[in-house]
Amino acid sequence: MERVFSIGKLATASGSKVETIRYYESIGLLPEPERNAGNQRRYTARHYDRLTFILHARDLGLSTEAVRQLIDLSQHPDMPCRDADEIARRQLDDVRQRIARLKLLEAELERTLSSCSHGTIAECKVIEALAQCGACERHHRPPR
Amino acid sequence: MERVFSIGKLATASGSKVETIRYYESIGLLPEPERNAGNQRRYTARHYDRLTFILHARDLGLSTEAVRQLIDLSQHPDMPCRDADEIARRQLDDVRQRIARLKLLEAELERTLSSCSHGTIAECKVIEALAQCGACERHHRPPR
DNA sequence: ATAATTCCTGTAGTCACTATAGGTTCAAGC
DNA sequence: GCTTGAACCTATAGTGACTACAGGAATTAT
Repeated sequence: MERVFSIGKLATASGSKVETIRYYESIGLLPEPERNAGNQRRYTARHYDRLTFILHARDLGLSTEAVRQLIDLSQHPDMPCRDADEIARRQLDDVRQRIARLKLLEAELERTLSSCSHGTIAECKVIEALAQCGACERHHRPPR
Repeated sequence: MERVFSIGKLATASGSKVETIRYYESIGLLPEPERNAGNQRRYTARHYDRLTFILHARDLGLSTEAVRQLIDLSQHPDMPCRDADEIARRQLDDVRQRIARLKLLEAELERTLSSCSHGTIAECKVIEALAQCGACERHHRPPR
């Protein structure tokens, strides 16, 4: 007598949304659940576990593709875990790069804002700063 | 006689792509340029300036909508610059939140990886960590 | 029994591009 | 002047990861 529950309950229990759950099913991340007599989805604890796995991985910034790989891996329990490790490691590199980049942006925005003269738009440093180059990394040159 | 140049030159000069330039025109961020006899776009320095403005703002993480607002603002030079300032300030808040969030993820991924036993998938801490809660902020409860 | 809520499918919309197809125009070399 | 290849044109579809809607059917609450 396994406890089953509706898609709405699964959504609130997991902190996600009904539409998101159906979406994960549609792209094959969540297995299709049983249906009741009225064609409504009935989920079990296994679905809940799989869903929280997906949600946690997504929260950590993994793509659905990476999640799919991890799920595939986890279904071959006797493989070496190097592959799963590798996925997490790549993700960590990525997160660190995003942090570094955002810190540059933060500094640039701070600089931009601190120089705001609170005059009119014509002398607004925010717009000026964006029109010029500042600490920009984009490799471009004015067309002379 | 104003120097004019093709979409390809504008792309390389600005460090963007031909398709992106046409896209910005299509959503009304870049004004429609003149065309030559053969219907090809001919750009001037003013287009280059506008484009770098857009690209810098996008690099800083502003949405195209925010860029649109800034452009609108810059066309009313006698308005107070408070509005432009406000847009940049909101963006700074946002950047700081993203940094804070990513740092949590970084710590979580580090924790996850440092405990990897390099055994088989069955005992892989990466997958285990994602299946459980850890430092997760998602407010959910298992369905008992 | 009726009303309100939840569920169903299918489709379209979002954001900010990117890619493709099928054609036209331009620029360089001969 | 001609040919060839690169660059350009429009229009449409695809991406990722959902979100929103329309129009119904089922369930739950009163």
